[in-house]
Amino acid sequence: MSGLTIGDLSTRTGLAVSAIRFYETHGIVHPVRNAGGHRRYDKADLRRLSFAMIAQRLGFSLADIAAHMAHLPTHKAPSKTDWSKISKTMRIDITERITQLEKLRDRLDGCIGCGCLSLASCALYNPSDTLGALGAGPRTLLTD
Amino acid sequence: MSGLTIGDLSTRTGLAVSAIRFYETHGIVHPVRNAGGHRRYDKADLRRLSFAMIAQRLGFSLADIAAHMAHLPTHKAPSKTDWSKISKTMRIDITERITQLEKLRDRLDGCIGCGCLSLASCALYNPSDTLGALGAGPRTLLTD
DNA sequence: CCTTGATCTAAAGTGCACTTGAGAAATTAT
DNA sequence: ATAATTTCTCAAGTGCACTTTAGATCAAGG
Repeated sequence: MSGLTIGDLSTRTGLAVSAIRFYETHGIVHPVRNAGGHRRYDKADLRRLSFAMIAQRLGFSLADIAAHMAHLPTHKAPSKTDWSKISKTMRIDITERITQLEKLRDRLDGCIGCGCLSLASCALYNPSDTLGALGAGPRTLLTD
Repeated sequence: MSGLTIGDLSTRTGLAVSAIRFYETHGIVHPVRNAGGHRRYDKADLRRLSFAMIAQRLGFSLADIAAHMAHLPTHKAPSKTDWSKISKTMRIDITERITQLEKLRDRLDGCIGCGCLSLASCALYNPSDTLGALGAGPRTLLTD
């Protein structure tokens, strides 16, 4: 009657019980304890976990997600406004990721596809535009 | 005179020496040994490593990459045709990834953005279209 | 020739995101 | 009341992609 069990969350989110406990250590959920020391969750925690799962699929690390969710109230249900604030800031990151992926794909077509991969003039090695968000990448590749 | 050293590859690709050795254990490069037991690389290995780095940025695991590169000749420089065959098959995967990301982003807008995140009717929990490629995801999220 | 720097191997360590295992206590079902 | 199930904690293990460490050997410049 007073809150959901970790098993309830598990069946309703599809997450393993161990994963939910793990997420707690990262500040994604903040259950309270009942008399026997068992975790009791709020319905809002279903949203928190679902949001975390989706954000992970979008390529965010748990640390990223926890940082974003730190802006939500800890022990009361976040409002629609709370959620939409977060999703708006994340949307920017997502769009950036998509853009980078598209750029890399197009370059793969034009550059690897044609076999020029190692030429200094190759767009893939042009250091002028930062691909830093997706990794370090080749810095200098002299003539082959 | 007979081939590039691992240090040469490191400075020209930006990869750590240890990473290049690690990639060798995964079949990305196949250096030969000189009289003293040191690795000697071919120019074509620059392309192999560069390709691997780019593919990683595109979200491929080393195992994926090694599998794709298994179709290249091991001890002679791959032809343009060899490379373009690989990039064509990878392009399909990349486009799929981008499509999934876009779908998720759009749903984030329409679904998390509006706060409905936990409704059974939410498009994010619609199991009809497989998001399996990007992870397991929530299976059932009953009414909240 | 000799020193300095690069490379060698093998094993252990790192960070992320979890899972597994063990033994005990709480909860639920019969 | 008893059995079955769930949950608890804490430590250790897993897989990926590497890095670090240690001690030894190789190669190159003065």
